[in-house]
Amino acid sequence: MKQFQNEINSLSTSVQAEPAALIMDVIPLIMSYIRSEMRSRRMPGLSIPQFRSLIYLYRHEDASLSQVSEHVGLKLPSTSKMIDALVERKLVIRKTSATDRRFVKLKLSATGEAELAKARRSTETQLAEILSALTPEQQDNIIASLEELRSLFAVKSNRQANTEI
Amino acid sequence: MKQFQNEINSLSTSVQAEPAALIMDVIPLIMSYIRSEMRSRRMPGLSIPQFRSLIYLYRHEDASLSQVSEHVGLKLPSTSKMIDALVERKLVIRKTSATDRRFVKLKLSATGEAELAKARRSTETQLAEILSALTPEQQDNIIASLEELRSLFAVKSNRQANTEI
DNA sequence: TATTGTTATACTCTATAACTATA
DNA sequence: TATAGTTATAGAGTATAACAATA
Repeated sequence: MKQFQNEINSLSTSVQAEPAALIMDVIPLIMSYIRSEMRSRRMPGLSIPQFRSLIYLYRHEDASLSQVSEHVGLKLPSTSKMIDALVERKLVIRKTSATDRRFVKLKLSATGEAELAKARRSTETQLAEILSALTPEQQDNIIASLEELRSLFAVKSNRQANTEI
Repeated sequence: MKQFQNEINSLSTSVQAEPAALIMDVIPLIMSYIRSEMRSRRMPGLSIPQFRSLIYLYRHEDASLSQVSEHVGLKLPSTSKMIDALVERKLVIRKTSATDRRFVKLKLSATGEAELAKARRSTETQLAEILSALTPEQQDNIIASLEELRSLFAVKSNRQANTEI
């Protein structure tokens, strides 16, 4: 029983040396912040997959629905409905491909680009304000760490369909 | 228009120097991994708030429903239903407080503790395997970064109700 | 009256299955 | 036949409002 106790002792949510437990603890916390920011100040009524779709379409004009689906990690029907909402909201333009009429071509509307830019400014301002409590060295550390984590988990998440956010 | 372009140029999801944009990019990615791991190998049918509740109850025996609600960031009715499921699943024991019968006293069952320990081993194994691609220095960097981020966002998320994961 | 928690109800997001249109 | 996408339907998870029980 003593052994068992030791085994689960590092479940502590306040003092952790294990990167794994730390990740399980901190990532949800930050995710929580991102989501609530998104929902309130930023782009009310926009889900995180929708926000990520906009960003993706900013970088990939005329992407297909399947490409967006792949990127945000939703199944095709869910992606279709999600994009529906963006089209209705005039943030995204959906056309049928001329060369292969089975494909959909998606791109940001002018409004979509503007909203996205606004959202980005707002996001960055909020997050930057929070991060300003750190020294430049700490911030550089965080940037390096996140870059490393991204390279690791980008690979992982390609292996299976993911709900992303 | 050139100015506008510059303004949103750092939306790039592949090369970012801004911590804020990086956070928006990487945290959802890792979150995606955590969630899909949770859903598949680990504790099938257990939501992340449920998992976090178990961890919280491991550290805070006889916590009230409100305390759990506060910790996981769900509203009280949602928390009530979520705990319902854990009680039905025999992972959590729910009693009425003897001293103030309005309060609920929640704690892990023996099964709950065992499942949690198992889940933790599984989680740590998977994450540790991923992180093993990094040098010890990089890992230390990540630990330090996450600790810093936690202290920042722990404060933030106390200011408002959060959905956490 | 104030506080703790539950019940009733509705909404959002997601998935699977079945379908349509196009190649 | 195979592929891209949509529609139909259902389930999970959450919120708000109204309520019950206790202090």
